[in-house]
Amino acid sequence: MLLSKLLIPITKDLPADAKIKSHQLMLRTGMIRQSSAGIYSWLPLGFKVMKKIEQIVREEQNKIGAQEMLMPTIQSADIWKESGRYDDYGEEMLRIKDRQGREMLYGPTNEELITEIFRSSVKSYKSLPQMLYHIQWKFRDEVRPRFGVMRCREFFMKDAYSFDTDENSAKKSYNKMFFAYLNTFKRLDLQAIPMAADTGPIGGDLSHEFVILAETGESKIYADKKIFEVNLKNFKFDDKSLEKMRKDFSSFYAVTDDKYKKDEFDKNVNKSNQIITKGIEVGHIFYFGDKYSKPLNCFVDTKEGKKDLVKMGSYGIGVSRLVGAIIEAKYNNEIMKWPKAVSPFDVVIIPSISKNNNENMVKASKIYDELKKQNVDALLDDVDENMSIKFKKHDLIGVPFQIILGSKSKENKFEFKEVNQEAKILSLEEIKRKLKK
RNA sequence: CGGGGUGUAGCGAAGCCUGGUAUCGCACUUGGUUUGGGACCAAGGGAUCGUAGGUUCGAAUCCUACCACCCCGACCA
Repeated sequence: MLLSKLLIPITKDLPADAKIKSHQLMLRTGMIRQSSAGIYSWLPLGFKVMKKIEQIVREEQNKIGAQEMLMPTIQSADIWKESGRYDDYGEEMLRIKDRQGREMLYGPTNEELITEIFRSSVKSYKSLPQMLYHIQWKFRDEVRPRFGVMRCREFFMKDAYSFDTDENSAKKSYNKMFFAYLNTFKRLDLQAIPMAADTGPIGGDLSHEFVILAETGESKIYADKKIFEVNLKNFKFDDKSLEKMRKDFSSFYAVTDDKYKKDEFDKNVNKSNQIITKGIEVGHIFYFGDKYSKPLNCFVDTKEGKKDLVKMGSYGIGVSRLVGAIIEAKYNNEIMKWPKAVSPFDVVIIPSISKNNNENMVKASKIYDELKKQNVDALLDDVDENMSIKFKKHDLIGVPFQIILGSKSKENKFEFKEVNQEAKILSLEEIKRKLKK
C-alpha cells in the first residue's frame, strides 16, 4: 500500500473530545470516525487492525473446538419475553418496531437466540457437548458512552455459548474457554489476568473477567505478581490439565477495586509481590447452568431416556474494545507500536524523497515489490515530505518495523529499525529474514 | 438519569458580553526553496456561524424552542 493512497487522515491537533490516549490516537490517525454518540465508522487503518484481532480470536476459538456461526443483529422481542429479560434489561436495550408494529430489538447479547436455535436443533445428549460462537455487532444503549471504542454503544464482539448435559461437563467447557482466552490475549501480546467476577445481569455462579494491564485502565487492580509465572505451556489440552490450569490461576490473589480489602491483600500476598495497577476488561466468561435453558425449555434426552435441561455458559470478548485496549497498553510517549500480530502493516518503507534525486524512491519501490512477493504487507511512504514529518507520522501509525532510505543507507544496505530500538544497517536479504514470521 | 458545558471550514481555536455580514493556526491546491524528528516563501480554494422561529434597518452576536455533542457521577465486552 502506498501511503499517498491510503485513507488515513492524520491530524496534528488533538480532537478536543478525546480524553484518553486510545481515543486520541484513533482519531488522529483516522482509524475511526464518530458517527454519533458511541457509534463509529471504522476507516481502513482501524478496520484492518480490528480484523486481525478478530482473526486471532477466531483461530483460538476454533482450536478448542468451538464452531463459528452468525446470528443476526436484529432480534425479535418474543424470545426475550420468554426468558424474562425483555423487562430486566431495561433502557440499555435498543428497542425497535418494524412496519407491522412487531417488537424487535438490536441484540445486546445472544443467550436467548442461541438457546432458541439449540433447543430446536438438538434433541439428544449424544450431540453434547457443543460450543458455538459468532463475531457480530452488538448494541447496548449506554447511558453515557465515552472513551471512543472503549465504551461505545455499538461494538464488535465475539460471544460463545457452551451446551453440556451436566455441570461437571459444563465446567470442562468453561475451562477450555478459559484456556482459549489466555492464549488469545497472549497472541495479542497483552498481559491478561483472569479474575473471579460477579455474574451481573447475565447471571450464574461461576465467572471470570479477563483484564489486561494498562496504566490508563478503568478499573484498579490488586494482584499477586506470581500469577504471571503460571505458564500456559505447562498445560495440555485435556480436562484434567485444564482444570489444574484454572485452579492454578485462581490460586493467586487478583481482584478489582470493588472487592479489594487491604488486610486480605496483605495476608495473601507478600509485600514484594503485590502489584497495584490498572486494567481494562476485555473478556468475560460465565457458567450459568440452566438459567436460560429453563425458561426457554431447552431440554435434551438423557442416556436414561429422561429429559434434562441443558447446562450453559457464555463467553465474550470485546473485539472492537481490544483495538483501544491494545493502544492503551502499547502507546507511550507519542509512540505507538502495534504487536506484530495485529499491526496494520508488517513494515513501513520510508525513503527520503527529493525532486532532483529520486534514487531512494526507486530503491524503495524495488524493496516494496520484493517484499510483496514474499507476502510481506508493506506500507510505502511515497509522500514528498521532510523526513522529520514522516517519522512523526509513523510514530503514530505504529507499524513496528521501518526500513529507512536516507543519508544513512548505503548502496545495497538500508536502515532497518524496530520501533523503540536501535536501527541496524542491513541488506535486503537480512531484512527479509527479520520480517519472517 | 441527575448536575455542568459546548456547537463558527476536515482539525484546533478567536469573534458573542458591547449587533454592522467571519478571523487565525494546522490541513488542502499551485509554484519555488528545502529534506534525519511536526520546514520556509509566494499565491489560492474551502463556512447555509447546529436547526427553526423571533426582536431589529441589520443577527455568529440578543430572545425562545428544538437538536446534537462533550464533561462529572451510578452500570457494562
